[in-house]
Formats: sequence, C-alpha cells, structure tokens
Amino acid sequence: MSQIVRPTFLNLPEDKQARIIEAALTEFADKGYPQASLNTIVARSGIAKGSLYQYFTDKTGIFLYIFDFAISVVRRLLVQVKESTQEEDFFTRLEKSLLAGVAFIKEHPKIYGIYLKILFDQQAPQRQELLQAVRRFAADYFHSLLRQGRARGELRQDLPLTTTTFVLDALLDRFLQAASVPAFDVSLGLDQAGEEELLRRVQELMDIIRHGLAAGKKYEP
Amino acid sequence: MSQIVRPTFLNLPEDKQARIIEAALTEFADKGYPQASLNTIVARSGIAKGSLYQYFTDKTGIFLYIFDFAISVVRRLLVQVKESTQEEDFFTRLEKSLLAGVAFIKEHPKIYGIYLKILFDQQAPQRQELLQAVRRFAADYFHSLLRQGRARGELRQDLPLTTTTFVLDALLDRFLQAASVPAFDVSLGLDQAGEEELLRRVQELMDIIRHGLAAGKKYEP
DNA sequence: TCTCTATGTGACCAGTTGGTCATATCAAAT
DNA sequence: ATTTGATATGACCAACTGGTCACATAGAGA
Repeated sequence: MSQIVRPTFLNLPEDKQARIIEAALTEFADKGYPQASLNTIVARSGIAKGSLYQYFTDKTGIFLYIFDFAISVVRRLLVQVKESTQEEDFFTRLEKSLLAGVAFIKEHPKIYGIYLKILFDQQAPQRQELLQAVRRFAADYFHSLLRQGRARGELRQDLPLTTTTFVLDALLDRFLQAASVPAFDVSLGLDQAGEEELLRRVQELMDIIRHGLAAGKKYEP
Repeated sequence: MSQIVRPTFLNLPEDKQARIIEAALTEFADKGYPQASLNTIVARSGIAKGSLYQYFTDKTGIFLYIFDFAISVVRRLLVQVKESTQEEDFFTRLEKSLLAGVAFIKEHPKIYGIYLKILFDQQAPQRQELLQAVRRFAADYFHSLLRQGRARGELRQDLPLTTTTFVLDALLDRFLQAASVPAFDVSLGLDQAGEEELLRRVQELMDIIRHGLAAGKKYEP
C-alpha cells in the first residue's frame, strides 16, 4: 500500500479524501479499469490533475487503493453475517447470507459494480490475484458453513465438499447478479421484483438446493 | 444487417473475408468492445484502414457483424445437441449438454471469449439485447428439457420451472466459466484438470442436482 | 518579514483512438 | 485506347488518454 498511496493523500482532510474516493469508485464502477478516465475523476472531485499524482503513483495505484477500500467493506459484512447466524441451521444460514448479499448490493451498488467490471477485464492490474482473493473468500465461507452443517447431520454425509462449495458459490453469486444486472436474468425478472416475490424465489431456490430435482426414492446414507 | 455490412464486403473473395473476420474476432475477444483497436484489426488482416470503412459502417457495425457470426455458430451446436439426445433421460441429456459445452469452448475459445467480454462491458453496443438473446436461448433450452423430463416422470412434479431453469443455467454456465477462466475457479481447479477429473466433477455436479444437499427423508410428491 | 516545506495547479506532451477523403489501382466494357 | 465503376490506400484530423513539470499558493517558524 505504501507504494500506492502517498502520505500526502492520508494527510488530507477527511472530506476531501472521501470526495476523491467517491469519484474514483464511481468512475471505475461505471467504466472498468482501462476505460476509466482520470480526467473525469479529477473533474468530479474538483481537484487538479497534478494533485492526483501527488496522492497516488499512477492510474494503477488509484485503482488498487480503491479496490482495497471496497474489499474491506465486503469483508466486514461477511464476517458479521457469519457470526450473527452461528446458531442457526445450515439452510437458514444460507438463506440469510443470500438476503444479506442482496441488501448489501442495494446499499453499495458501486462496490458490486467494480467487482463485476474486474471480473472479465483482462487488463485490470493484478486481476488474477484480486479475483482469487474475492472468490476464495466466498469459497471459504461456504466451505465452513458446509462443514458445520454436515457435522450437525443436516446434510448428506457423502457430499463432496469442494463440488458442493462450487454449487453454492455459483448459485448465490448468480442470484445476486440476476438481481442487479437485468440483462443477465431472463427467467426470473428479479431486477424489478418486489420484496415478497424476491423472498419467494429465494425459498424456491433453497428448496431445490435441499432436495434436488429428481423424483422417486431419495438418496439413502 | 444491411445497415452494418456493405455489399462490398460480401463480394470479397472468401479467404479475404475470413482473414478479416478472424482478425476482428480475435481483437474483440481479447480486449472487449471499447478497448478493441481498429488499427490492430487492420494491421492483422493486412488491409488498409480505409478499406474497413468500405466494408462496414463503423466500429459498431464491425462488432455487430462479428457477434452475429459467433451467435450463429453457437446456435448450430445447441440445436444439434438437443436433437441428438432426444431419446435419453433428463439427467443424461443435461450431462451431455454440459460436456458438449466444454468441448465447444475448447474448440472455439474466441467465440466464448467475446461472450464473456460483452457480459460486463456496459459500453458494448446493444449489449442488453445481445445478452438477452444468448441467455434466452439457454433458458429456452433448459426449460424444454425440464418439461420433457417432468412429463416422463423423471422429475419432481412440483418443481417450479422458472426457478429450476435459473438453477440449471447458473450451474452449467458457471461450470463452463470455471473450466476456462482460471481466476474464476478457486475450488475445483478445472482449468488444468485432466479429462477424467473433469468427468468426475461433472458426475458429482449431476448427483447434487439430482438429490440436493439435505440429509434425511426426501421430498414426497 | 523572510524562508522553507508541503500542497495545489493546469498548460503541455507524446501516443492512441475512431473516422475521413483525395487519390490511386484495376478490371471490364466500349 | 478510353471510359467507367468499384475497390484500395494511407496520410491526415480532432478528440482523448495517462502522465509531467515549472510554477503558484499557503502556512508555520524564524
């Protein structure tokens, strides 16, 4: 980080820092890394171009600082959800996690936007590392939920944990995308669903995760 | 389309057309729409900048033409898989579809790349329409599989079809992404998996789709 | 008041972009 | 040999990019 932010920036009055962070976050979330314009950031935060280079080393530096900021916000949420649902059963925890995700995105659309952008931007700096950090975080989360659930006998004992982690990660991640990227969601129409419809979809999803699709005799342990 | 390609392009010798399509496909798949450089396309296909504008109206025109070309290739595959598995049971069909997808991406990485790029490129022209077309295509496919499977009694009779479609779309799509975008795949390591490991993962995935996660008594119709 | 350091500034730079256009090339028809 | 219509070309343009730098400003300590 010390290679990225200059002390000058940290000495700045907090509201000025906030203005710059906000402007940069917006721009990166809107356009992605390579298309984001420093001129726009500078104009929106009301500072001079030169000043930007007194705060950060270069465009990459700005981006990494912003991403780091975003990550820290997400991390706080996940830890909190995990702890506050410690006592509940597996499926309730899963459901609450998903709903917490939906609420988070509604509250911090730009943070989610920057994540989506980086997802397929080959040119975002350190993309590989940044993405793996995020997904690993999610994977660890699910894995831990699964282990506890299995230990309590709420889940099939023979579940392959890594594949199951993959399934959960895929389903919840995609559900969030569907709820916030209309183009993504052909079937459910989540982007303009009301609270109650969203809840119904979540429950249908949980039911499928529980019982699967097959008719007839179920798995016997 | 007539607004997009000029007749001049279609009059060109086929190998010249192919060279240009190839160069454009590569560039768009590599960089995405806004970052793709016409200069690069021109250089790689060995034609003059001016010529490009005798073939297409503008950058958007080139992109839409290429995308259209890509879509037609995908469409052919899906139709073929659907027909050739007509007689099999639901889960076998699903499994074969997924494996066909993996094979397709291996054979046409650029076509898949262009799809991934457009996925989150807010600035790709007509992005909304293009994406919806693709996803709708997939959704229709799964929906049709599901209806047949349910009619044959292979699936729970009370399955909510749209949510189930969503589940299948999410899982298979993500599986394909994991198999081709390493950063995306923390848990399974599919990108460097051998044939046999990949097959095992597919079967584990199918098992989870069949039976779900829950222990104990299964759903009774 | 003068000095010194930290901070602020915007004209400026080279490089790249998508797009244009006057001109050149060429094949067929007359 | 000449005309004609389609096709090919690359120098050129305005707009923008990330990044620089000589200079202005301000505030604290002397």
